[in-house]
Amino acid sequence: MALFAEQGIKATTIRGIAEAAKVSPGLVQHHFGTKEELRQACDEYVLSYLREQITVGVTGHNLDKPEFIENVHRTAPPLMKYLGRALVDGSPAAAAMFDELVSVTEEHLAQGDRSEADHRARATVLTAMKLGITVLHEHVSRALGTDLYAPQGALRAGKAQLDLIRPDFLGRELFDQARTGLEKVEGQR
Amino acid sequence: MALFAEQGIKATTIRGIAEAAKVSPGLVQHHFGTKEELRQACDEYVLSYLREQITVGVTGHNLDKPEFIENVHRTAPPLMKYLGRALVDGSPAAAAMFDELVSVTEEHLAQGDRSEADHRARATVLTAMKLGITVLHEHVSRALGTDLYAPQGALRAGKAQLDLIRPDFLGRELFDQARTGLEKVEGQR
DNA sequence: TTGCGGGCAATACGTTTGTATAGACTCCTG
DNA sequence: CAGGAGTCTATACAAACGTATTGCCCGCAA
Repeated sequence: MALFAEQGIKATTIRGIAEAAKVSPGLVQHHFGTKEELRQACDEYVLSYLREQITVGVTGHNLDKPEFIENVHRTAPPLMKYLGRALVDGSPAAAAMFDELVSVTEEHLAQGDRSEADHRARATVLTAMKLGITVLHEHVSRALGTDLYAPQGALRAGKAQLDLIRPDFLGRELFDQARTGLEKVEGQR
Repeated sequence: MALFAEQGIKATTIRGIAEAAKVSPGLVQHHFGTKEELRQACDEYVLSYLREQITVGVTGHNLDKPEFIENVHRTAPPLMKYLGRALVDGSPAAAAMFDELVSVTEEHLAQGDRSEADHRARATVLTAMKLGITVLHEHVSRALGTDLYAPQGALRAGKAQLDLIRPDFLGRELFDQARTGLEKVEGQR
């Protein structure tokens, strides 16, 4: 997953994966069959995990719980990097996840604003912007001077996002929840 | 450029480029030397062009001129797609352009808001969000149901961005300029 | 003890890749 | 008209790649 995320799928070799895992190239093949099947296995693992975290966080109203945030910050980064690469490298599974996120966001927007605004476009752009930060995490980290996925970097980037985006579109509750969650994390340091 | 943008650098072959250009692989090598030098040539071409357009558009206050917008919409898309890929594929030149955009944005933000807000983080996130839409243009187009770089798609995405981002951060003048520019284009159809 | 299935490595094979080399053709110049 | 520089193709080659094949080793059930 790490190699796929950092180098892209085409640039990552079975031999490189085997070396990183300290096994023989044959073993990788023995367990996953082909390179394509290995990629699908990674897709499935990453996307099912992220789906679960999203469900727990958003649907379960845990966005302001420090232990949830801590847990996410510890486990999600490699998976987010993988998702970012998968979106650019043309993974069908990642594309499906993008579409899901857009749909969820669209419903959320339509719920909070019953006007005839272009909720589809807003949801799409909002999703792309949010994921764009993930896809460009390397550049964001460099410009920030801190790893985006280190506590400091995530905090600064998170607050900046809340500053930049009109609160209405996150929904007041979600917005306040995210804000107080960030502040709690900040208070711990 | 198109092949690099669509497939990434590693997945694009000299032979594929030659075929698309209807020449022999040897000729590509004759003109550009190695694949790496060809990539650098693409980088240089794309970035110098985009730099020029940014200068003309922002510094020259042409953002609301329909002929400027039309011209950009006709020429920029392939270059934007290339830039998006280059950012993900680790091009040093693209990384430098990202940093420039962050710096320009940061100065812009600091000029309009003299408080002690984290302008660096805001500029970084704003830049990443804007470029993120470019990087994820394929998914944005699919979710929109229209090519992001077709007139309709660009219009919807542009308006959605203006809706989503707090106007203060674009600067009132820039914001109004962009909005009236979009409306003029809309009125033409 | 025997047999056997799964985890694992070593080797081999055909393909693709970047690149080097050599030659053909065109066009301009002296 | 001779010739040389530049454009372009064809061929060749070594390296890297994905993958197939083979066999070793260990644990476990009969």
